[in-house]
Amino acid sequence: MSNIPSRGGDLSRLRQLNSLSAIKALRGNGPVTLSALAELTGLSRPSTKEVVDELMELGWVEEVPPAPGTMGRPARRYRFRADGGHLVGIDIGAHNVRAALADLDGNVLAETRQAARPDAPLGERMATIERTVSGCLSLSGLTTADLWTVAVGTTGLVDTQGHIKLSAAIPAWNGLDLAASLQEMFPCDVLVENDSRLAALAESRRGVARGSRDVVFLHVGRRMGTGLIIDGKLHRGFGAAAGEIVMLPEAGWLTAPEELNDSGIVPAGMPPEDAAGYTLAAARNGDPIAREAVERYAEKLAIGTAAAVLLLDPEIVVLGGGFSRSADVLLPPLRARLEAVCLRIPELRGSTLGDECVVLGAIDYAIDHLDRQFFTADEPALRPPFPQEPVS
Amino acid sequence: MSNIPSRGGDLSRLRQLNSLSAIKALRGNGPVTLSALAELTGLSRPSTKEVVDELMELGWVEEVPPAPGTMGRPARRYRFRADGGHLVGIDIGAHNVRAALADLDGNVLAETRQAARPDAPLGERMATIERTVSGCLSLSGLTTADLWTVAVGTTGLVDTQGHIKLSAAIPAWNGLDLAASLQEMFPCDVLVENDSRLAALAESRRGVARGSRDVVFLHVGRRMGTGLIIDGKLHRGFGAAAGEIVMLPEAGWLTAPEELNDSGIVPAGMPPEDAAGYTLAAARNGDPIAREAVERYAEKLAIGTAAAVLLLDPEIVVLGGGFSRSADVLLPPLRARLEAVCLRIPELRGSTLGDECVVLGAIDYAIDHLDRQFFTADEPALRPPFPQEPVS
DNA sequence: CTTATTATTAAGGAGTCCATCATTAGTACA
DNA sequence: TGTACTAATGATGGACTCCTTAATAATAAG
Repeated sequence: MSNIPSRGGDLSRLRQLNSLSAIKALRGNGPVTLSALAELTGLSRPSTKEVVDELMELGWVEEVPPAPGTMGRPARRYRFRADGGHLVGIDIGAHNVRAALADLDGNVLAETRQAARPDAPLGERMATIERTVSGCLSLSGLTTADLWTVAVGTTGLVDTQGHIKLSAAIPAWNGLDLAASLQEMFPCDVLVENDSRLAALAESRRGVARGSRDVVFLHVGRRMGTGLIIDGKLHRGFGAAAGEIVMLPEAGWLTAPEELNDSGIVPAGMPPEDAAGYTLAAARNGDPIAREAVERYAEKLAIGTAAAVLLLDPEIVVLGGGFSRSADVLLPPLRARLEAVCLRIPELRGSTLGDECVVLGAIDYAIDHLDRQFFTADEPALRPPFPQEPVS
Repeated sequence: MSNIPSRGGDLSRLRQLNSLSAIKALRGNGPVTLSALAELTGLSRPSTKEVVDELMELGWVEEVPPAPGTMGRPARRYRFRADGGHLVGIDIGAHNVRAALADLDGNVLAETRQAARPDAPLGERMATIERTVSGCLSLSGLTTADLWTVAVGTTGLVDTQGHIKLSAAIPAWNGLDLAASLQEMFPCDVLVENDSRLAALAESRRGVARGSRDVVFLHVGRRMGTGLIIDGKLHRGFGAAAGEIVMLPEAGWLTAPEELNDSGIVPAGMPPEDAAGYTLAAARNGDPIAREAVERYAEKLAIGTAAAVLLLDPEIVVLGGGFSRSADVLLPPLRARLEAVCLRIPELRGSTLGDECVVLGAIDYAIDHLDRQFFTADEPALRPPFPQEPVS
């Protein structure tokens, strides 16, 4: 019954529903003929026509030239106007700020990255963010006025309101109302989330976990975190603190990276951010000491992972973050330990999205937000479309 | 967008939606006047009337005498015919088999319980089940033909198909296709689930966790288990193995009850099933040795609980199962340990449903099943109502 | 140039919902 | 007892959305 709206519907409601399913079909399938759309939505051709006409008038849909070379009268083709609005995803890490500009279909149009000092004061960091985003926008000749939503992923504990309760990696973040600060910068919806959770979302939408409804994402790198996709949705928890298994003392995740950093074979003078990678590479090449270090690391990793797998029984576990490049080295020992404990072993895969994981997740998060707004059940039939470009 | 059906709708679809929201309102609010129903569903009076007439014709709804003593013309009142079908919930434990008969609103009409030997052979156990249920039915003068759904909760690992993969407590269960066996006994839908999960469902629907969307239920007693309610729904996991945190070696849940059973103060000769209760009672009365045993128990309990809380950030954690009668003794040490580890402490409460927890959860599970069937999106507009009693 | 194929357009019909108004059944009070 | 008041009921007409069917238009193939 939960799928049934508690309030009954009007005739116009029916049209809204049909318009939305048409939009959904158009977004998912590229340019589409009217007949195909009718097939997809289950409506009759005349009704489909009427719906599409309305959507075109609103600016949501546009016509594209018919595909030549077919038998019979060529069918008119329509497509969703993904370029009618824009979304920005931002990944604010301790050492880097990344931004990506996307259209309403989530296609990335431009990307920028800028280094940052972890201990930079707040003003400097905000300026870095602003530069990164505006660089991204200028690549496509846009301004912040063209943005519909900005979604941000950052390290630390972000509450439901976008306050940062705690951030070990970025001192200036502690206690900041990041959502409010960014709101001053961008005149559109601003969403703030934990970076691991957004990475999980990206993997479940366009990464190795695509199609899986229950996903556990392990963010392994210099910092550790997890993100959970449950029943196809990002799980935030009541206080937006879900996925913080890193705090479980018995798993030892807080100190786990040290096993790789201080494995004893890392050459002196190597920058600390490369140490773990060195150990992992050595393990791949068969160095016995490195292998032992990896084993110890995997053992700790396995405890928290086993807790997540036993509790949630996900379809797939995705290994992401900085160390995911070494998934070939990490996954076998991790799998071995899970097999000893878990009742059903989920699929174990390394991330394929790499460093862009969080930005992409932020974009997907913004798209989810957009989708929720498409039809908010109470007031606006269809969200006002393109205020900046009046239709004839 | 996930809330929007991908297939567009018909006029009849709109009527279906409205019928369903009417049923939903009628089920939730007891006898209701037409005006009130119109208010609840958001439909106009004439439309509401038409919907209700249709539902009455189908047999879903009936009229009740108007409430006297009001100003103006007395309004006709309608109510959902909860007695039009019946559900049975069964709790198959190692030592007991419980059954409860409920109407379509989940009101319990009759209840039975029968002792069982844990190591009884399969035939004997199935006979016990049959007797328990038929006793329950005869109390209300019904037969299995009146049943719409039978939902069963039992100890052990139940897969998505209703096979029992593993059951330590009931040897005869191992490898059994319980759903198929029960299907021979009952000519209706049969659902099989893990008992802890059903208990969790009951707590979230009619227990202390009512209204919470994210719940962690701890089944503590001679056996341990957990059930998760996530986003208001029972979380089963991809292979229906969710909630088995008991298998995590680091938490020591498998051996945790021994701390209470072998606390050193239990009088010799006391039956093993009363030992833990004795220790808990002694701790409540201040016995220092018992308190230490409870502390050790709580410490183990806290590890697995912390894992669940950190991962899921639930609104509330419910302590259920046999030891929940001693929640006053168990919760304080558990809370103390969670506070040391968790970022946000959820509400901690003891169960109030007691021994009936699993049966009630089974009934709620059957109701969920019914609700899913009310409108299955493809074929049947409204599920055929009361085949056994033809309407004029 | 004709035929086959496919898409488009238009007209008629059915179902659902809403707003409005006269009618009805009860209570309250003189 | 009889009248005024109150609130629900029932019926009518209009508006909207969708469907089916049939006629029309545009292109490729022969």
